[in-house]
This record gives sequence, C-alpha cells and structure tokens, in this order.
Amino acid sequence: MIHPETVKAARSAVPDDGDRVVVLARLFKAYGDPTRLKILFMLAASEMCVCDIAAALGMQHSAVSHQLTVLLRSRLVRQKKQGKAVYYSLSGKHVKALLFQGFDLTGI
Amino acid sequence: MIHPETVKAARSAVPDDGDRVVVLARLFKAYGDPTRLKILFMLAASEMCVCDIAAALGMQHSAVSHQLTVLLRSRLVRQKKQGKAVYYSLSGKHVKALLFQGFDLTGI
DNA sequence: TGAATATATGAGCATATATTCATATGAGAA
DNA sequence: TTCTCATATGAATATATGCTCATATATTCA
Repeated sequence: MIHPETVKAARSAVPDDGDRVVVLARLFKAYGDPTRLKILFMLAASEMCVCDIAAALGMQHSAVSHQLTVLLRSRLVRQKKQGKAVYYSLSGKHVKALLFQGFDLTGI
Repeated sequence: MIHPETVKAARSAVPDDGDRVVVLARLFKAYGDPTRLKILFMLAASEMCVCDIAAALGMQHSAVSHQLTVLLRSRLVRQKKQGKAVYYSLSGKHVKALLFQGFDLTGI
C-alpha cells in the first residue's frame, strides 16, 4: 500500500537527484575507516610526515601512503613537500568539526 | 627521520586506542553510501514504510530492506511495526544534524 | 482455513576495499 | 655520479559490500 504524497515528498527531500548525494557519500565513506579516522584525529592535533604517521599507527609506510591518497582525493587533507619528507595536515576546520561531531554521537 | 614527540602526541590524539574509533568508523561508513544517504534524507522529512521508500528510490524492496538493516544496526534509524507495514524513522535529531553538517561541507 | 500483502533473510555474484609486497620516483648526502 | 632515505605506485590477495533472486515470515482479509 503505497502513499503517493509521502513518496512525492520523500523524493523532493533528497538533494537535487544528481551527483550531490554521491559526493556526500564519498565524503562520509572517507571518514568510514578506522585507519583513516586515526590519521584524521592525529592530524587534527598537528601536521605530520608520512613516516611519523606510520610510526604512530604501527603500520607500513605503503599502507599509510595509500590511505593518505584516499584522504587527498576526498580533499580532507593537504600535503606540503619539504625536502625528502611530505607533511600532511587537515585541509580545513570543517574536517575536524565533522570528525568531532561524529565522535560525540558515538558516546550517546 | 621520525619525530618522537610528534609520534607520542599523535598517539594520544587518537581516542583511547580502543574500539571507540572502530565504532565511529562504522557510524560514518553507514552514512557512506548513496542509497543509505537518500533513505536518511527522506526519513529526515518524515517516517516511511519500506514500500514507500522502495517506490521513492525506484529500487527493489529487498535491496531497501537490506540497507535498512544496515541503518538499524548502526542505530541511525528505528522501526515501528504497524499491521503489515513497518515504518522507519530517524533514531534522533543528531542523525539529521550530522547528515546536514556533512552536506554543508559538500558545497564548499 | 487459505490467499494476498508487506517485509525480512540467505545464497550467489560482481565489484570495491585495505593491506602487503615489490618496485619506482625523487631529493639530499657522500 | 652513486648511495640512502622518504614517499609513491602498481600488482596481487583476502575480505567486505550492494544488489538480485528465491524463499521465508508475518499480518490482514475473505
């Protein structure tokens, strides 16, 4: 038993039926992995080079680098090359804000 | 060239090195799919039965039901059985809040 | 009771994901 | 140049994910 007005209202509640939802899903998905979340929490404290991130996580450099690539593609972090090292930091305040807003919900 | 204090500070920036990050990752991951996001946007407007959700999305009932199960497990939605139908709604204000905060970031 | 409707569940499949390993790039030091 | 260190990249693999199909459960109505 379908409710036509409910269906119609529901359709218009979804942002412009275009890529917008897909883009948003990619954003959340980028947050949706424990390794990437840990990286984001650490970068929220200070910028770090790949080498330090790997050491802090106890993971291989390669795995960290792959995840940083994902975070870069989602524009959650940015990089700054300095000599041999590459330093990563959050790309803006909003990244940290969403991170901690989600975190607060966890405790409820 | 590892920076020991940076690594130490980074480690303490990650929430209690336990399940908390894993739980948070699951929360974000639940948001990280276009179909589930659409469902959340629709439920943010009003509660709906499975049948209406499927109609609004143009998807099979089974696929919708599977995704609702995921959302239930993540406690983002709750269900209310009423006769043959099962009505779903967001489990709280915070679900909508995080949804729209993420959405705002998309537009930046 | 039986038929019809609404939803849920499990198997199967195609694709995506996270990690590891091996190798490549690139910058500084010898 | 050659060597080493820091990072990136591609292939391979194991696991996870999202959907479809078929079937099961549950509620209402005849």
